[in-house]
Amino acid sequence: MASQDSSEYYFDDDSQILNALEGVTLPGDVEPEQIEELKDSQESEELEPPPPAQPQTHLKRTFSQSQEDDDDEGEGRESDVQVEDDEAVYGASRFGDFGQYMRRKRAKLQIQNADISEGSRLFKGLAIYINGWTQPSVQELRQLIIEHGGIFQPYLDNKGLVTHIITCSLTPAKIKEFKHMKVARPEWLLESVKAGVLLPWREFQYIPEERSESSQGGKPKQLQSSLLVQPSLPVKPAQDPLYTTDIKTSAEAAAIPSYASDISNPNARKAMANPEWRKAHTSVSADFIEGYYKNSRLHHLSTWKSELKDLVQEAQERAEANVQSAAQGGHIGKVPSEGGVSMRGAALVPPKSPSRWKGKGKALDDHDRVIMHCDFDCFFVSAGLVSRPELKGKPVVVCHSQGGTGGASSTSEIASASYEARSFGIKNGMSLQQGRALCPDLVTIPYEFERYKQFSLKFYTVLMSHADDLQAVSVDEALIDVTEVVSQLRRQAAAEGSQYDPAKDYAETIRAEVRKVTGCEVSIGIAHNILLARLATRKAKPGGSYHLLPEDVAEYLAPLELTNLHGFGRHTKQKAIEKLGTVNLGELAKKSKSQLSDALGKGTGEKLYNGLRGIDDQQLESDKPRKSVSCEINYGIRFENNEQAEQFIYQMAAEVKRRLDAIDMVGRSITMKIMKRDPTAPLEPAKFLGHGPCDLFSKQGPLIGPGGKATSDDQVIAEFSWRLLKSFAFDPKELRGIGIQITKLESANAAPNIPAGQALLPFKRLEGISTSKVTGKAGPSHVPQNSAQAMPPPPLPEPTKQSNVLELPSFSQVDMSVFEALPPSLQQELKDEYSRRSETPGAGGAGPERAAGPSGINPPRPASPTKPAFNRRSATPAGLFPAKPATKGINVKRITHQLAPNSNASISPQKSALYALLRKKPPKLVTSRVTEAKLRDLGIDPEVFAMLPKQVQDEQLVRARILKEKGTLPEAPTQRKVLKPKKPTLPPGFVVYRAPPPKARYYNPPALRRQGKSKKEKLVFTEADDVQNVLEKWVTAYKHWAPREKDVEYLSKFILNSVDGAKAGDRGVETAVMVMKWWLVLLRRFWAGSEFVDDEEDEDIDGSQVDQVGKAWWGTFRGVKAQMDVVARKRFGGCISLR
DNA sequence: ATCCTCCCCTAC
DNA sequence: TAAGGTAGGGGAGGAT
Ligand SMILES: Nc1ccn([C@H]2C[C@H](O)[C@@H](COP(=O)(O)OP(=O)(O)OP(=O)(O)O)O2)c(=O)n1
Ligand SMILES: [Mg+2]
Repeated sequence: MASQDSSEYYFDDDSQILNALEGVTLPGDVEPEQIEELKDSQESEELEPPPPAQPQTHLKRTFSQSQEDDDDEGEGRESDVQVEDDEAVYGASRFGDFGQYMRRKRAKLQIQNADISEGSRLFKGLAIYINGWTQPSVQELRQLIIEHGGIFQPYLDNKGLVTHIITCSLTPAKIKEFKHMKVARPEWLLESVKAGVLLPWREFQYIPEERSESSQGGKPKQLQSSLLVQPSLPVKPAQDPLYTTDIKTSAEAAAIPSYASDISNPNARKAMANPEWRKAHTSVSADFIEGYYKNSRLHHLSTWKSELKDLVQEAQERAEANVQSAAQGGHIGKVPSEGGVSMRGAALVPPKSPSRWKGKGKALDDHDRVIMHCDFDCFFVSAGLVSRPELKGKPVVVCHSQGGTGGASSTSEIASASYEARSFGIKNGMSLQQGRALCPDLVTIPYEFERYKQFSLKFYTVLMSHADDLQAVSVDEALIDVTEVVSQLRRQAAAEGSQYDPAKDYAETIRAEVRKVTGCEVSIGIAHNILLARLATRKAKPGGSYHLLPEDVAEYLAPLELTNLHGFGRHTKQKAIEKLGTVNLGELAKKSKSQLSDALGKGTGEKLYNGLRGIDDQQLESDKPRKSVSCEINYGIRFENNEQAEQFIYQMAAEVKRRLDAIDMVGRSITMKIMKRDPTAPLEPAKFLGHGPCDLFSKQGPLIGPGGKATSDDQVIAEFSWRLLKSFAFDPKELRGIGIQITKLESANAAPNIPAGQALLPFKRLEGISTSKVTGKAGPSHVPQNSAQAMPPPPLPEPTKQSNVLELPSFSQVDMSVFEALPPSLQQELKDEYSRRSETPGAGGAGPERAAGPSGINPPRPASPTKPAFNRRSATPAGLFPAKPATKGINVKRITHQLAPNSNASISPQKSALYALLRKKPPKLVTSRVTEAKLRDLGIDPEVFAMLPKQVQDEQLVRARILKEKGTLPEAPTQRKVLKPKKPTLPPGFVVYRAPPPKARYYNPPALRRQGKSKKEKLVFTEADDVQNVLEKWVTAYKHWAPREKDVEYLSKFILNSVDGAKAGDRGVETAVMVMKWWLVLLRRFWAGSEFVDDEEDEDIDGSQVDQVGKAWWGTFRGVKAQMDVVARKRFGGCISLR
């Protein structure tokens, strides 16, 4: 877990690393020997309170603390807490005597803090970050700042929150990084205090002596505009926190002498000076993207996560479908034959019972849940050391730069650092040069992506064999629900009088298994909810397991800080410091829920409020539908002309297409993200071929494929992308990063589903779209029409009008900016269409400023804060083509997802694609392009199939295909019963798994009707009615099978959201009750006999399949009801009766 | 009062 | 040489 994001891109290590560096440098040399095993120290230390003096001699402690406290430390200013944190931080990087030094300092500070209380307001409004070693120490300066009403910023994570930086020296990288910030010497503060007034900081401005290199920081400001918006404005650097401390604009930054330019990387400059080199190593290279992605660790991490989620989902679906493909316990059914880093081709075989509740249905924050957070210790390093045992015990890091002791000035990033390396203060994400500075003897080993993939699959396979449910977190991390197994073990342990913790034993069993198959250590945190399990892992690492019990939560959490909670990073921490005065969890726990909400937002505030109390209702997720697909490269982007940029865009578009096709999706919205070099930044930033400080722009527009449909066509994507990029009119030489994101995704198969009533634009033909493109795919050799480098669009339509049959908006309502963003082919189609209808548009009318803008003349800034003239909405596809086929996102998979949007029960019109289908009794298009013949071939009755909800149809197809494919089609699908895993596949010595024991059975027998409130709004009722419709189809469709867990999960969420007062009103409750009643009725209709059957005793053999299925359904029902009651109890104080 | 869009933020 | 990718949660504020 660890991993903090190091800062946004190269800022993170700041305080920590710099401090560590300072410490090393000043105090003396590092003493590697002192690194011990860090393990033991962990437990007790973390919890140690603030008491000042703790001997910090042991590196271990240092280590663990550093790990935990990590970058943040000096949080709030609570004297005690703060001091302690600082110490911890410093101690982290410490070596020998330095620790002593810090210890003393800490004691001293504590005393000082004690009498600080309220000081002057001299520094009020200032948020100061102290960089590196300073003459008055950091602690002393911090003290001074706080005493005088200023805010001490321990980290530079959120530069937007820092007004000034104080330093005595800066590395080249820092100089560059801070170039836009106000950097002053400590004297500024000291003198101001002396003077009793805040003196002008510029008089104490820090002037760098020299420079060298190192990482840089840069980050862009986000400037964004939607297509609709007029581009005329300059980009105002919105607030890009990171880069500009308090400087909001480049201009402002430029005003500062020393910031006028950033630090540059001489090596990069030299390389870039060579045309041949450029051609071969930057974005202009034909195979740049391929080579880049092949070596990008972050790309691999993202890709693997996505693939793992798919594998897990697939495996679970298979389990649910009862198709136990020759699987014995969980294992990788297939491993990609050819090596490769992709997980594709592999398959995880779930061992558990298909009917398993997977724990998902457990009551919220139910203390009965047993969640384990499993995470490899320094994964990349551990994997690499398996074949390099001689390096174990040494400070090792994984990074691209491999030259023995070289890399003194390497900007290569350290992906993972061994625990020995961490004891030197080295962290994941740090540059090798920084690491080398901290530890000259650092050993570097190369990436071995394929090995990581293999280990990960083995790891997941082991987990799958033990988990009731599993959520893939990353290549080396996963969350598993082992509630059922552990419950069994507990019963067994209780019977045997064992005093061991079954959960921990089980975790150790899992650890041993992973160790056996990978040779690597996995640490496991155990708790009754996800939040706590993650926290427990901190203490479990390295190489251990830890069960955080409910009774120990308060004590465990109190000494930790905000960023230790998953989901709360540096920016949130900064807000906490400013608005709450502390980031210490113990202190934050004293704040009211409203205080937290006011400071961090309602949702975040409540999440924190509960989290501070160890409460977390988050359920494991393993089947969420994808919402976006993107491709972005912000490294090595160096163009010389528009042709190269366009060529690149086309290659990226092809990549996007591959990704969309891989998941069989198409989209109807596209967003371009552009990073443009900050005018004041050097051409070549500190980081080799990095993007350096940039201004960030984004522009979104509709993605319209042939026929006006959603698409994945690379030509179309490229055309829209290029158009979008051109609209910015940026000098191609200034581009440093490009991203293409596709949203409003739909299943490619479902695409054809066009609600009957909806009319499509009578585009003449689709191919028109790609027409302009000359080249096939790789490169657009040509620009469509206006190839003018600069920018924009071309023609304005001038139609004529006419009545329209379709739902085309009157031309005058067409947003010209949108129009211009369309590919020429589409523009023509539209024009023709309007022309056909002879509607005369209000010409320029609609777009006030629009008309002029286009010529692309003005390069400066197109994107800027929007323009009033056009509202974004109009820009959207909907605005332009209101009648667009409402192919709503029918993400085929989840029923409930559709039903349970964010908020309440009501379904918004836009999300009602599913409704549209359902309402129209007979769904127009039977599913995706599945022909009737195909259906029959799969043993499905087309007629019946057509009546099913889309999701159900898909499910049926999946099952049918699997059955057919596996041949395991014992009997007709209808005969499948809920299978139990062969026998429980528990580890030896463990008890077999049984069907999920029914939770309490609160409800009474039948008798529908009656309940709290009565429906109030007809509308709501109607909606609920639709939900009921779906429900009936669902139950009916699965009457021979146990319900799919995913569906259950969605339904469950729908119900819970409806009941949750925060999200839904009373009508939500009403809806929930109605749906549950209906479900009850349906279950009784099919399985009245098994409603009260107790599932306690295991039945290895399915006595009667029907019974098994019925039991599964009833168990599911009870599970959802239980969850519903938990929420209801919280909100109303009691359960909800369905009678 | 919602919903929806456009971001920021976080994580690995 | 180095390979700073990506997806989803949630908040602010406008549209409905
Ligand atoms: N900034 C980062 C963070 C992580 N990773 C990669 C390398 C890590 O090995 C892997 C897993 O990340 P973790 O956060 O789990 O870190 P480790 O596994 O290295 O260490 P640990 O989990 O023991 O803290 O992801 C990376 O490339 N860059
Ligand atoms: Mg790890």
